[in-house]
Amino acid sequence: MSTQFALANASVPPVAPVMFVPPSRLARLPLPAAEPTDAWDRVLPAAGTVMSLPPDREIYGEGEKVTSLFRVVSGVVRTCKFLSDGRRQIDAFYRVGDVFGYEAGAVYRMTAESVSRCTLVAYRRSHIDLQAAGDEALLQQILAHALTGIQRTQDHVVLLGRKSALEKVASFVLELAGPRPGKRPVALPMTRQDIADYLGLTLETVSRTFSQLERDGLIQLSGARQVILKDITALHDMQS
Amino acid sequence: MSTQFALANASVPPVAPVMFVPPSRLARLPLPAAEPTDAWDRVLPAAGTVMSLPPDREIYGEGEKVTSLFRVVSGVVRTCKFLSDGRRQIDAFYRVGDVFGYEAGAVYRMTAESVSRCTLVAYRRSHIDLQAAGDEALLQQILAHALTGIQRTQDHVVLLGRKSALEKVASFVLELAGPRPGKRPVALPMTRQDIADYLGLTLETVSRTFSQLERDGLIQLSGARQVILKDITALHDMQS
DNA sequence: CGATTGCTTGATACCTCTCAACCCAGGTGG
DNA sequence: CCACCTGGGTTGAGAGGTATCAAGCAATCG
Repeated sequence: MSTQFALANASVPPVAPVMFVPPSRLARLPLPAAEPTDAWDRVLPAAGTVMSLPPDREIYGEGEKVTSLFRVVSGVVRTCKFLSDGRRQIDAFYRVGDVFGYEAGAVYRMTAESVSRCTLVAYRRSHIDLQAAGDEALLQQILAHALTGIQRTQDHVVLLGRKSALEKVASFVLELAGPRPGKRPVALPMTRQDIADYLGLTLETVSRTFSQLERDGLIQLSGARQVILKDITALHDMQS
Repeated sequence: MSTQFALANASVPPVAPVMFVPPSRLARLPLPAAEPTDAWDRVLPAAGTVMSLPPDREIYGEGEKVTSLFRVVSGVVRTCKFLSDGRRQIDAFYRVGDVFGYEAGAVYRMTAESVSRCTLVAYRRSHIDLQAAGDEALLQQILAHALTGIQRTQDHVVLLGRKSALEKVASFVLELAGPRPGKRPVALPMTRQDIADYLGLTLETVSRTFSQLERDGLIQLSGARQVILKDITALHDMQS
């Protein structure tokens, strides 16, 4: 299972907005998965529809009929929900190798949108279900994926319900940095507003909190879209 | 799939704290499931270990090795996580018929505790896995259960991240009341502190918010542990 | 360049938390 | 039977953290 969080790949091969790729061609597509192989490699069919999207484009909307599930080839995707007055809560960011759009029912329960420019492969849901119907190991892998998603969302619940702004932002940069953060700069592919809507804050509070963490020497911002973790231990402690 | 939320059964049959019940005996146990049959009826073995617990007793702790999953026969259970300084976030309440404790990995990711006095049946995880290994339909039902749990948690994320105290409490009483709320009083089996830790608030704010909803005529409190929904439409609108 | 978008920072408002007092119901024991 | 104690709940006053409103800055893009 990949880590669900990543830097966006800066450049994307010039692919037409939506095109079908036969298996032979797809096999040659570079697939820089976060981990060499994951469960989905055996789950997904060899062929899918490749899509290239500009930033902030809707991939599917909450309430729409489920047609496909998607794998991120490059870039970053967000899934979110909206309240009637427009308030937005981002549930997750998906990065290279991550799969999203697998739903319990017949309709999507989230809206999915591109954060950066990105490339996706879409797999028809009916194909998956058909294949899963005959393959028990495959079913177990999908189940494992679902259960892992629950764990991630449950950590998110604790963050939203019980952490301060400082703790939220510290948790966020550590999540972005991955399991073994180092001195390497960490890219922030999303806007302050995206971060705010993920952490249950306003964009101003996110900005102020980044500034405070920098003043306190825990991080260093190189531009708005890159962070260097200066004191990982302190960040860990701050996370609570 | 049952609704995950319920009143606690007030009275509990006098069962010994922990006892084993052979299949023949269990078959005669009253199992007032929220719905006549659900997916788990076919998943769970006929026999399990019946446990009767006083309020506020730990069922399992975060980080412990997974041994069993549990079905609520009577009473209410909460699952929660703690930050290092003791702050608590309740993830879910489980009521009659609900199943909890099915985990992705080998350790529990939550602490489970009894809210009220309650009766549970424990099923050894190894039995389930063994049975699932041969039964594909069963696997699909567990998967469906997991995916439904995700949806519930995702709604919780929106509540925690983007709703005000009034909206949170309104959502909470509607969730408690179930899909078709009526004039019937709704029991609150948990304390104000439990509600607060579920909604990401303090107990004082929960109390004040109940009072305000009562002043505004949306609800009526009959004692601290019972609510009558006076204006369901207004509550729905308030939910946002 | 001028316009736009994203980001930062400041001043102030407001919602929720904190600390505290008080109330009430239930249980216990004299 | 009543005094007392305890746990849960309510309410008030004040503090504090985050939101809101607003201005200004920097980078990007026609």
